[in-house]
Amino acid sequence: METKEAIITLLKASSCVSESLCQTLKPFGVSLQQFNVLRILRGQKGNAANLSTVQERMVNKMSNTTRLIDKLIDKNFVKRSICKENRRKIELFITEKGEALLKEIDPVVDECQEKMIQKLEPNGKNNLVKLLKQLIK
Amino acid sequence: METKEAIITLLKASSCVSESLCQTLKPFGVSLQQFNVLRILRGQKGNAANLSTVQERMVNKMSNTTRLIDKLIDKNFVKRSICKENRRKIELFITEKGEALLKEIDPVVDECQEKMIQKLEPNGKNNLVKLLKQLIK
DNA sequence: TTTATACATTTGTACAAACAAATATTGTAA
DNA sequence: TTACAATATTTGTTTGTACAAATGTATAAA
Repeated sequence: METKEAIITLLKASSCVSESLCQTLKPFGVSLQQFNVLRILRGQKGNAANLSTVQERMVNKMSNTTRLIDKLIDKNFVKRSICKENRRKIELFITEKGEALLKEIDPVVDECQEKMIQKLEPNGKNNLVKLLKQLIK
Repeated sequence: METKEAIITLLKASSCVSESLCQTLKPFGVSLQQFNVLRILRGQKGNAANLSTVQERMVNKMSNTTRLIDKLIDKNFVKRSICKENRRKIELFITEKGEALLKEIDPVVDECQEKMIQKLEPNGKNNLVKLLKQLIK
């Protein structure tokens, strides 16, 4: 009985958090997944990322990241080109417009996240992360 | 930086858990959401639940629970009738076939959940639940 | 060189979710 | 009694996701 409760509580907490993030992102016209992909690309600091790399780092490894990125390309937040060394691969970059969007979004999302995390007891954040990482392994 | 990590880790852990549950449920032909609705209805112990009650108790309060329940009715796991006292409301019941399905699924899901929770350090489950509940409020 | 195999991404299709608007019923106030 | 707001559920439409199969490219063996 307790185990079931633990699992349900985890799913609820996560749903609650992502709901809140989605609402925060809505005015900017990007989904949470798209936002995360943009952050992954920014993290490359100018180096290309190919699709499989992005997929590995995504929160939920979805099957067709292609179409997710298509959306970002339509909005000119991401650029795609074919890798010269290995033409099966594609190279993904965040554009200046994408960087600018992130700069705009960052403070708003940060605030939203801080508000949520502040509900935790002192040192709760570290404990929570420690426990959650045990689950992921 | 740490706050971001905490949020991402929560989303990842949850995605990992629900992925695992979905795979476990797949052979039985019900989604995780459908499974949870069935368990909510079973919890009523013969009393009717109306749609808004079910919605409140669901993990992620989705807008159209109607269609989710339509699927369960198609499969004869749920029965729906109109409430006599207030004809705006509907009354939902789990059928015997639905109960039978849950009996079949329960041990498999329990095992899956135990396996995941066992990855936690001693007393980790209680701490985790305590922290997650702080987030939900 | 041909064939087979693995790799990286894309596409087709069916199914599910999000959001807003519509419908139906009830309660209430003029 | 009529009109209006509140409640409970349903429907339409658009967008997102899952899964399998298809495409195009590279690598290696015969």
